[in-house]
Amino acid sequence: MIGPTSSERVTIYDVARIAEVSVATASKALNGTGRISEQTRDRIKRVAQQLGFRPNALARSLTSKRSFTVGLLTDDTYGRFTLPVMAGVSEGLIDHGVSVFLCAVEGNPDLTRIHLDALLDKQVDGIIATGKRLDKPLPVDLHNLPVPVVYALTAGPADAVTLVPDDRQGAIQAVQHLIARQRRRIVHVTGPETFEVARERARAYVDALRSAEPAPAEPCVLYGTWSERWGHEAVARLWSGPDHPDGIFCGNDQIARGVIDALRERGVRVPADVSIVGFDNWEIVAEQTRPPLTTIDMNLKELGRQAGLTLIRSITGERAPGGLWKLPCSLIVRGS
Amino acid sequence: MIGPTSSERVTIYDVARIAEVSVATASKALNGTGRISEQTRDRIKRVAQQLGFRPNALARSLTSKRSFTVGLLTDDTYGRFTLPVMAGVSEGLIDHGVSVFLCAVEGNPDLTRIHLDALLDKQVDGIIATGKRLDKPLPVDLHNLPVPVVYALTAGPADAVTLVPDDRQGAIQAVQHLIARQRRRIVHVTGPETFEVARERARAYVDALRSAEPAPAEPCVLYGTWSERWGHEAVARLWSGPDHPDGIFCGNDQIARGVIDALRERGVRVPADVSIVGFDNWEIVAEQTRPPLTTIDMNLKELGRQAGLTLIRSITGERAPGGLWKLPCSLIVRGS
DNA sequence: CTGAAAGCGCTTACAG
DNA sequence: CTGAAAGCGCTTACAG
Repeated sequence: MIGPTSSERVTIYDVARIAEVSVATASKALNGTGRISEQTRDRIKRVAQQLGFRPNALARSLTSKRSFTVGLLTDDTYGRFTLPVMAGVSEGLIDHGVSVFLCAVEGNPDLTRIHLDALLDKQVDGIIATGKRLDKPLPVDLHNLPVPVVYALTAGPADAVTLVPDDRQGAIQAVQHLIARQRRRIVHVTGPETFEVARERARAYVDALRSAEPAPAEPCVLYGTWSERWGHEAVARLWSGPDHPDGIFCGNDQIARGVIDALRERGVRVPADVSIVGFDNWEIVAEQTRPPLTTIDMNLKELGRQAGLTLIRSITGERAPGGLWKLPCSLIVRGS
Repeated sequence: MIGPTSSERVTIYDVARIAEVSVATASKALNGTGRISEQTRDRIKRVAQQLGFRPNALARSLTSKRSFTVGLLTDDTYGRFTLPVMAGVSEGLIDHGVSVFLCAVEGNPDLTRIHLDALLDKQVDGIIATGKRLDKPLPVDLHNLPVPVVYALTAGPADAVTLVPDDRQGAIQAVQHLIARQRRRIVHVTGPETFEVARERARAYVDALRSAEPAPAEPCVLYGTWSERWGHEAVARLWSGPDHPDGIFCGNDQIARGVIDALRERGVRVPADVSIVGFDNWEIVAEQTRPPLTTIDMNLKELGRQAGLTLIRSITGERAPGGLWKLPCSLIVRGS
């Protein structure tokens, strides 16, 4: 048996020649299309196998009009939220043979434009736009692109699919957990009121308290920053008066971390005197607090996977309904 | 003036037809190759511009044998180290028109194989392998690939280029900073001895102390885990005896965080009584300690950028010397 | 300076 | 069941 003509990559011509068929037949056999006798099909497959033939995806894309690549545009250079999303996207897509181009655009419009053009030139089948804030869109217009776009954790137009964690459901779970632990004076310490997620979680917190029985103490929301420092400060403020809370729902894990540390410094016991629930399940923080932090997980990896699969569906022509899809959060019970 | 034939993407045929030249001429004009009269060149460019012509990168790649894509294989699913590297790679490469495929392989050999095959099928021009540990290679053999490979933060073969932070230089800088602050009893609290970086930084610490004048107290290295908890524990151990250190160089920022917290709980003042230097400049940790942490930055983004540029050079045929390239770390002085 | 033709590696009607 | 031919969108010798 003779080998391929050159020492270069083996092409379908090599396979066809050695299997003594035409390239058309080889192509069909390898792709399982057309009617081919089982015998020739097997022979062709065997030859391909032996030669280590791997089809050139570029050539294939040129005719098939599908590149099996998608672009992932992200805002979040720090990556705390984006990375799990990316991992999920990649994981969900690789099974379908699609690879993802990563574009970190850092909120720079020119850079975003450059990346977007590069993606389009490379004929991506679709684009996933993701960011760290739902209320801040990416600095580029993704409307009227020749390919479908799915949004995750960032603002998209009304007619597109936008995947976000269900902040409301997550917050309600957190509050209900505190109530189930017999907490009656539950306050909410969170980030800046300018963040839509902060307001959304706060609203859910208020509603959850209002609908609880027997009625707990009046809701109390403290807006601040997403930092440990603010957690400390909030505790100082809350403990300056006579009435202390017995449950604190924090807007993120860093705030919760600050709250827990400040409480310990005051000799307040967690969870004996005060129960704490965070938000994010950022393991590096949540597992290191003393006690470890009970918190809400946004299931971002799953969100990424769903974003990928949704995009695939759009690409293959299924018209998705569009709109905001809220994916459930989970309560992770630890020691606080 | 007539528009393109169909409503589909405009091709070079549309440009040629409307500019009334052949596609060969159009191609040359647009790419600045061959001899073309300035006049026709301008006309062609104008037409291309007007039609919004963007060359199909796939078709171009098919002839040019360069896809202007590279693959980034990473081990580090958590992304604390990988993300800055990725951002750097992407940033350094987009200027050269190359896009990067992200493959999160999570130490799974089968998954890695699948990703690698997908990359090769898509004709990537090169591959960057990156991970979280220099002493743990990726679970796949990247030898004898048809494309060049550059390693960053992960173990590569001797003849390949491997980019790593200069741990030794970073550690020495940390120790010298403590010495310059008049610290004489400097200990090193770090991660597991099984980590090569832990041993490397420890060796550098010892050497830096030994070569200092006047001679400081004997070196003392405490191996443990990369956690806050261990920082606490180490302080408990160090303060159980009579002789307390006045400087602590920590193997990472989390340990430093634990050390600082434990010190505060004991009423030991930082930096008045003890100076602390961390390692990583993980801002989310380093900026939240009280006082903010002085630490070593590994310049991972720059490392990523260099990895990208090095790969480009290999792709374009420059034979790089190969071996371990150590990129300098920087001391970030904050309040500790 | 410009263009006709072949080719990159594959797929897909269309014949036979 | 199998193959010759055209085509995907571009580039590149080679003629003229």
